[in-house]
Amino acid sequence: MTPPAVKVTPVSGFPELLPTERFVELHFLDTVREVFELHGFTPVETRAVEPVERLRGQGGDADKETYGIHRLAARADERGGSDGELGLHFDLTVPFARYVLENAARLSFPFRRYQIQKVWRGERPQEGRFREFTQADIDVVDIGELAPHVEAEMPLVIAEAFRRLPVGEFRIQVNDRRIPEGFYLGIGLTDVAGTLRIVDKLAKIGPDKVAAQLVEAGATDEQAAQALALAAIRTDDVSFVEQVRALGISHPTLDAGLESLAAVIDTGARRAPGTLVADLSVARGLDYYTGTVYETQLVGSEDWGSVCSGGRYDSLASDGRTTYPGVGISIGLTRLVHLLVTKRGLTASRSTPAAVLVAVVDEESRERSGAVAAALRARGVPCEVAPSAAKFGKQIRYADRRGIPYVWFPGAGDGGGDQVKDIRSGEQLDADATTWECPADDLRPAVVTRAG
RNA sequence: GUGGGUGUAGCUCAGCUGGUAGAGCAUCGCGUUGUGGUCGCGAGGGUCGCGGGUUCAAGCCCCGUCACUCACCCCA
Repeated sequence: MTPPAVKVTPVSGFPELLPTERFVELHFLDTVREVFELHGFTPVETRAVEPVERLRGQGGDADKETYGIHRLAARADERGGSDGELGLHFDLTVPFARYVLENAARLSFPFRRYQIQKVWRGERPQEGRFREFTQADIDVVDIGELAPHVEAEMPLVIAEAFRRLPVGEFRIQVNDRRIPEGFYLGIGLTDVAGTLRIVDKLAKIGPDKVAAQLVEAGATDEQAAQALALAAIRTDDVSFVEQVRALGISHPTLDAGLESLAAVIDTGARRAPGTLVADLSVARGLDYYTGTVYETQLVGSEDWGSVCSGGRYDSLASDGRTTYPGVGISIGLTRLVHLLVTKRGLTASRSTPAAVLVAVVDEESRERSGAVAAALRARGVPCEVAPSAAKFGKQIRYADRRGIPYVWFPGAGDGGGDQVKDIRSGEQLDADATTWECPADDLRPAVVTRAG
């Protein structure tokens, strides 16, 4: 009797990768981590849950997108309890702010940390949008005052990581929220958040619809036109300042924002020419950003949306007495890898770490094959022993299916020595497991682009 | 949460006006008695998402439901 068939279905928004895809993701994780550490960011991990009270009120739809957590056995009236209600974190910035407050006495400031973890958002999944995904964050937090130059440093670190990854050309768009805020106040639009939210859709729905929505929200035609004129400004140098001045609006908040953004763009233009752009339409949804904000798009794939975003927050971490202002930026690794794999054919050269399959001649000699494998591993060559003493043709096919480049044949040489075969070329040579050199390119799975 | 689309083999999909469930790819076996890939032959694999209804008869029509998916909202 066979057991009844069980229907297995994916859970929408909770992606799982095939082995080759996971190798691509691991390569991205390794690279990002290496670059973060090269810049002196220290690793931190926070728990997956926070009291829902702390997750609330961060702007956007944080409330309805937060997953609550409770024991299945708990009755409804027990949920919460002494620990309060818990929710899964929806980003890494809010938990980090809490972590800083909790450990302020044991940390040294300015505190530079990186954090690579899963986050959860209870929204409707779409292409490149998931309910469970991995973010790779860097943040710098200081006590009381945060040096403005770190706002320029964040995107430069990201630029270095991206340059080492097969993502092609990219642009990091930078804005300072005080620019639109001061500008809107200067033209008499007092609903800054609401206006930002509408203007943020510019790239998606176009200027006409944005203007219509602004008017619907209470702006005059003139105000809508001015807001759009500001959002249209986009330069890769500091000339955006003159363009804003030419619009003839003045407000102290606007001035502060222009000065700050000019410093970031100026630094970027010198240290990473062509990657940073001042884009005055970038707004960001989360309410806690107070100054500089970042978004990142891959050139040619702008419709994917941002794959790396962040900004400055001045009051997210505060115990009421001391405030810890910070700035951070976060790579949406799951989105980035998923899109590169599905849209640009990124994959791995094989589906297993093994570079060598050690063949088994017969079950009586399995131990000899095991000894070969041990000798290879001792010298850092990932390998596995064939699962059965099948015909050599089948053992070779086992390796071929997985992309394992070499098959090792114990005792195949004339004098009873071993031989190793490169199954791509068919070349088979005498070899000794204690001296054989695996070509460096074959030692680990490589990230490659699928042909076609 | 709101609105549309789609559910048939592991994957991609056919399936006519309702009449006994199909193809390609993949998998496994044999040809090829210990060196793969090509080629040839063969085999296995299905509660047609689930539940109900109409009908002599439903993969097909109707209702419901679930899942997936696209758009909105929002965002990495």
